Amino acid sequence: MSKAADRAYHFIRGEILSGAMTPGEQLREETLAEACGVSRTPVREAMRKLEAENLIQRSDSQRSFVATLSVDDIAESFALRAMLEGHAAARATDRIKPGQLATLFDHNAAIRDAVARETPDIAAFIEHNRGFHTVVTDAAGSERLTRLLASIVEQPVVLRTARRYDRAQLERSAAEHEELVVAFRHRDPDWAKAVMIGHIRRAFHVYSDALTAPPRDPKTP
Amino acid sequence: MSKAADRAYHFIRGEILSGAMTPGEQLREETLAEACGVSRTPVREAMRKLEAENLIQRSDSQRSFVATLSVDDIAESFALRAMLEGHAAARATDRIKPGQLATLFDHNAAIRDAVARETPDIAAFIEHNRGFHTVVTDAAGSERLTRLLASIVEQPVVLRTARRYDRAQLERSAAEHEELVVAFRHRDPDWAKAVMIGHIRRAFHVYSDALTAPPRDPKTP
DNA sequence: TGCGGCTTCATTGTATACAAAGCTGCTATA
DNA sequence: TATAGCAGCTTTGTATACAATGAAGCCGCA
Repeated sequence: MSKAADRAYHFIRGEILSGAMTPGEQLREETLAEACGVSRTPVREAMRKLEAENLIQRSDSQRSFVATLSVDDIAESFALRAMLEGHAAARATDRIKPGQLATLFDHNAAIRDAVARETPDIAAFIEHNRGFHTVVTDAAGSERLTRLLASIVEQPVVLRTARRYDRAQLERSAAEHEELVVAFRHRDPDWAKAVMIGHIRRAFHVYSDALTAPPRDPKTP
Repeated sequence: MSKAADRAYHFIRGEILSGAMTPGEQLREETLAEACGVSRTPVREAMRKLEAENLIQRSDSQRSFVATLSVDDIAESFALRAMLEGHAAARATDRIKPGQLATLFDHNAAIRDAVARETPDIAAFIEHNRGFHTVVTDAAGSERLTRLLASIVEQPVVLRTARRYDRAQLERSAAEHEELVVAFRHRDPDWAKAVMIGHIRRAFHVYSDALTAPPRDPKTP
């Protein structure tokens, strides 16, 4: 995407992911255009792209809103993600290059660091977790798969999920990443796939359990 | 999509699917705008959508071309399709409504008709095949899944595949559809999934075999 | 007071003009 | 003759003005 459209895209996406715009809130082209200093044309383009990525939904009368995800939506999105990332892991197994394996290792070292701190650094965890998964997806070497995954992985959900993790779960997550690397080293696609699917399904259940039992509150015993 | 953009979308898509525009051919916004009597703005929107659907590819300098699919691309797209449509069939199993089951039945009756003719009516076969699969996907009741599948199922490939089918294969295809309906009636998601995956993987191999052994030629003994 | 229809306003869709970025082919030079 | 660099042309990107469409509030009537 070119300069203005790209800028609009990142601006809007940022607003949504950071929570500055809340789910259900209406997005007006004019307002957004002013907010990021471009005209409506590139804003429209950015919005169409975000719509394709399910971050924006449109009403039947063509108005745009920050997407609100139902529980069922989220369950479905985790299911698809597990399937596709599992497939990606299997494909990556005999395509991944030594350099990429090294990068995976580095990301996970950073994750271990973030988790080991007195109060875990969730932001760093999320960043390197994302980096790790991106490398795996790229290593699968399918442009189509990469795009599909981009349109499924709801970063707001990933974020909220990570925030629910306690230290043990964060460590468990890092351990699963390590197991995936070992599976790659052994060139075992079935193993890689199984690890990845388990990894994502566990994340789903942490997320979904949290919906029934809201976040830990210091005041609650 | 609104009127002009929608028109542009269907026009361009039609040109590509019908073969009027050949793979690798460049698409110019101005030319297309004139060809379907709208301005460049809606044409650009349509092109972005078609790009998301992999019917159009863009060069690094932002020029657009009718997509050329490598063998690997196609193999990957069949793999993804089998996975996702298999999932859709499983989900559809306990969501499909009686009316939809009836529609499936009707489509398949039409397919049987098309196949039974002296020279099978491939156009009708394709139309009702598409209808059948669409009903299954819809019955799965996931907007996200529907969109994902739309961006994967390459109609040009489906078309070419169907043209490779001989009568036995066309009948086999109809039989598989019938088996899927039976699986639905028995509310057996695993069965439905297995049938769907087999159905698509078989199509893949017909397509891929045809690449090594070109179409049957009357002149060849 | 409740409701149907109208008016007005807010918002999105489309066309067009201009700007920017690439490609092409020429010319000048070694 | 080969090639670097420039000039002009093609194509895409962005801004802006205007058109169309849908939403919200208002008024009059029952």
